[in-house]
Amino acid sequence: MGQNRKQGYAEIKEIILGRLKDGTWPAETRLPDEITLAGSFGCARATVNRALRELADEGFLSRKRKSGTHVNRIPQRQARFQIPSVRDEIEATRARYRYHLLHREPRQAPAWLRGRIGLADHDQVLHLHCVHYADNEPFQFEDRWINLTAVPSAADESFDQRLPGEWLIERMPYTDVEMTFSATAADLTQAEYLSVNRGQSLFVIERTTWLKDAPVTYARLSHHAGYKLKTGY
Amino acid sequence: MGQNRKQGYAEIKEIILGRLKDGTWPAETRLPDEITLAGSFGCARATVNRALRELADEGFLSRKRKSGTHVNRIPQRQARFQIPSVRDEIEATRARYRYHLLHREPRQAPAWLRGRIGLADHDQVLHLHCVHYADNEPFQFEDRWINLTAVPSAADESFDQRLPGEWLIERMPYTDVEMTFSATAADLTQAEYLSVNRGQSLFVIERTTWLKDAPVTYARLSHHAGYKLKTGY
DNA sequence: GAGTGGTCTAGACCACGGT
DNA sequence: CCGTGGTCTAGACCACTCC
Repeated sequence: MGQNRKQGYAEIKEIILGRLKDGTWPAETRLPDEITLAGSFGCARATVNRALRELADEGFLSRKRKSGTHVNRIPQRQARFQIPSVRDEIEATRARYRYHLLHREPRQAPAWLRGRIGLADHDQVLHLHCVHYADNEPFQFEDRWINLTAVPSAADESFDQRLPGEWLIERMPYTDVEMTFSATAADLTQAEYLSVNRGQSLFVIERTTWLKDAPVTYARLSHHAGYKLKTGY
Repeated sequence: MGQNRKQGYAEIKEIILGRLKDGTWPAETRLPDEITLAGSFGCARATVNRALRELADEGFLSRKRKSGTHVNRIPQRQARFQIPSVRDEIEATRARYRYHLLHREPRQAPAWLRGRIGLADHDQVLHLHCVHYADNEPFQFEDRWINLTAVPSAADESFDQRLPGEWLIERMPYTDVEMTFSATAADLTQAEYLSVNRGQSLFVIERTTWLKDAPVTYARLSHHAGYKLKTGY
């Protein structure tokens, strides 16, 4: 059974994936245990272990002690996206990046926001509107709310130069993030700042972060239709 | 420097993440090398290696031979989604699921599709339109193209009961997938089948799959605005 | 050339979970 | 109980890449 010597974990992953794709090991199959596989691949158990562990992380296999490694009926399809910062995203296209702060107002948190991210009634927030331009074309409209109870120093920052996203990430650790993607029809504010007509289709990313259950910030990032997010698998 | 004994890789990850978040190791910092860290954590180098490797995979660190391990300026933001089948997604809301096939036509692949997924000029494809309903409200409009060269048996399947997505995944489980998310204005077809007005905002998922570089299928899944894809971190 | 991460090994012990 | 994966170790060699 000994095959070619010197298989690395990456090659072993490829070999196993090949057997999944060509039907050698159809769904529900129980794979040989790690020691057996190590023998047939001519490598150490740890090497097989890493290959199988990564394939399981990627959703192709399920592993359980004692019952072994099984081929998933439907490979778990997890789409993985890299979300770059706007600035990087724009500069990556060789376009010139420009940022403009349009609105900055400390205020009581509105009820919808309190409910959405879990603020107390008395919490003060800082509300910002900004636009990110690529070659002077509006690229993203950012509607951001920062919880001043969690980040009091934001009250002293003008944000007329610093991007709120980058400023926050530099000083505020976070423990949890939630993002949602959706489509929406442009409201008056979005239409004005993105130079589109009201009602036009926009792509929206919403991002909320918390630090140990304390909400830090909620941002709503709107893009022209035509903006596409693509998986980086 | 020896700290508590018996640190596992998961604990080490937590400790290091803690130092990133509390500012002990700010952005751009070069971390001690693996051997030094192993000494201070009281564990083997392989254990530190795994912790650092995973933190780099998750976007917090960058590692390069010789130059060492550095703290990323902005942690790579990654969004991870599980993409459920429409049927599961609808049934999970306790709504009644219904499927309807509207159009089924074998034909030459149009040029835009050939270019998009890489088909030869002579390849035949099967073109399908279907709608997925939740409690009799149209939920998703599916515009799908199946490469009959890669999946000849699709020509013999009527798809009036079987969902194309599920049928395909049963037969061709381990494909490579690319997905994109975007917003669009409803065209006439989408508007009609989703019962919205032309021009209304829709959320679109495009999904292309290949099996060993051979294109298998391209699907364009449109949803009402209001549909949201949500992720954890 | 030399420092650093990338990987592999052979062996060990542990933890979970069927039987 | 006991088979299986989960993890750890100590050591080794290799492959980049900066100097």
